[in-house]
Amino acid sequence: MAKGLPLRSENYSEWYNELVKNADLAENSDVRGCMIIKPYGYAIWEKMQRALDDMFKETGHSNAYFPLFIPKSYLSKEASHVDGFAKECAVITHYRLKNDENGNGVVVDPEAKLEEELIVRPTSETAIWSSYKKWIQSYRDLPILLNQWANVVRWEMRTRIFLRTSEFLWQEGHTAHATKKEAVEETSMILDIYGKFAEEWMAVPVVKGRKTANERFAGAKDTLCIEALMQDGKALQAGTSHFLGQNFAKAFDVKFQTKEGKLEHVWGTSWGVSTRLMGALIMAHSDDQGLVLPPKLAPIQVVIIPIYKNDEQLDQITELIQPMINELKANGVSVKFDISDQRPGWKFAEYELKGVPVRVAVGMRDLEKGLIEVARRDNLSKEQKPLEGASAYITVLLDEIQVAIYAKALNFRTESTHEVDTWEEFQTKLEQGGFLSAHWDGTSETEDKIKELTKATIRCIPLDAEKEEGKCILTGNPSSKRVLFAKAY
RNA sequence: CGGGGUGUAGCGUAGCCCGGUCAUCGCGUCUGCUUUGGGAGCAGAAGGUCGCAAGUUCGAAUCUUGCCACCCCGACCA
Repeated sequence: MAKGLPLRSENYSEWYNELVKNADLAENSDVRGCMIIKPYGYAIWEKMQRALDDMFKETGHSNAYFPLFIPKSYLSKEASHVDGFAKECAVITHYRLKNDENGNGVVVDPEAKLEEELIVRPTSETAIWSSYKKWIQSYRDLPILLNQWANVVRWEMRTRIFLRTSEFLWQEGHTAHATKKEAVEETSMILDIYGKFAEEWMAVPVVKGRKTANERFAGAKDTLCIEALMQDGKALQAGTSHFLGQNFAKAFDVKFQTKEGKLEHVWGTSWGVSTRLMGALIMAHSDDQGLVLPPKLAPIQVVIIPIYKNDEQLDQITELIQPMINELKANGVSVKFDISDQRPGWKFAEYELKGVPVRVAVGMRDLEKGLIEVARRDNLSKEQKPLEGASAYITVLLDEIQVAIYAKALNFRTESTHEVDTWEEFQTKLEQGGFLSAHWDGTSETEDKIKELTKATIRCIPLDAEKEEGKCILTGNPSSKRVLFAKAY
């Protein structure tokens, strides 16, 4: 039993917070709503970054970097964009401090007031489109396929580590195209990348869908998303890909000359995933013993714990086990041989808490018989295996675990997704958590009303939703396909 | 910004109503010995502006006032 970890079933929130802290992933900082990502947590994020970055590069994107500060005037150019973000922007008004004359430490120098305030970026559309205006004149300048790894600040009223913090890390892609078709295709290709990443790397099954007008990105014509289901039955938006139409091109006056010599506005997209994915990863798989990491994202994939009574025995064990370690490393597996001064039991619990997929325990008792103990984190099973050939066995086992974790999460989601056809059933099932697949009359009013009555929102209209005649769950008005409702983070 | 609550060692806490050997206990840390196949045992040690400031009092962690910070609920949240 993990020390100090509350039970997942009793208090999911508290379990999550304690898990994040005890597994050494991150902690709250002294600055309100901000988090400190600790080395172990950051190592996971780096693995995510690398995998995503590779996929972006493979599809022709390049990384670039734009300023943290955005002049206030930029933000006001796109009306709905301002509406969406104005309420949560950090604003810089001064550029200098001075010593207080009354000895009260350091104060803001009123002389150093900025002529135009700067906004700490909540997202970079405005900064990037003002550059696009300078960069784009001809169809030859298109497309521009950029991605930026950065931090952004959104001054949220209420924060939660990894899921909603005042400052967070993310990647934001911003592309510009000559045609609508190309931009639409980009939006959907990126969604596919996100879906693939979530499922193949994070082992988190996601529903690909389209946001309703209510939930659409401020300034977008269309917002596609991936939605994941957490173990407490709440949904989490894990990534979004926006088709911006010509909105930003018009707001920032970005035009190009076509082959035919005509002047047209550029078509745009933007897309992003953030450190919120860390929250999704944690909440999707972990259990009462701690974190469960899919092998592909685990900073340590295999931990080897020697059990010994004295230095002599440790030397003996090290010698016997070293070939296996070398072979694992040669197979590209990250291995930690933990000879730190702790008792074996302590180490077992510690690495379970940290979600290391495979643990190998090696002591003289087994080694004399040529055996080691191999334990898997995902189902907590353990078995004796011959040391001979162990590296090959473990390498394959890691792949099996990756698959098993995904299967488990998918199974949970399948069991937690219900088709409902009456308002009564909707309310009852909602209490149990999970996705509700139901008919909706397509109006914002109905969506608002349902949210007001139940706190459930339309997570998305699934891209693969089949045509089906039905009646809206609330109003009874006709509907042609089901949408996914859930309570969300 | 409304409603409620809390600030005591690195972390978690007792004490506060009823002012006076009350600064308590647990975890963690350090040292030593014994241990080491599921979060070790014993012995010892270090560690505190009791959120800040003013007031009442012979005397304040405790009472009063002001301030600050944080947490929860709501509002807010692409």
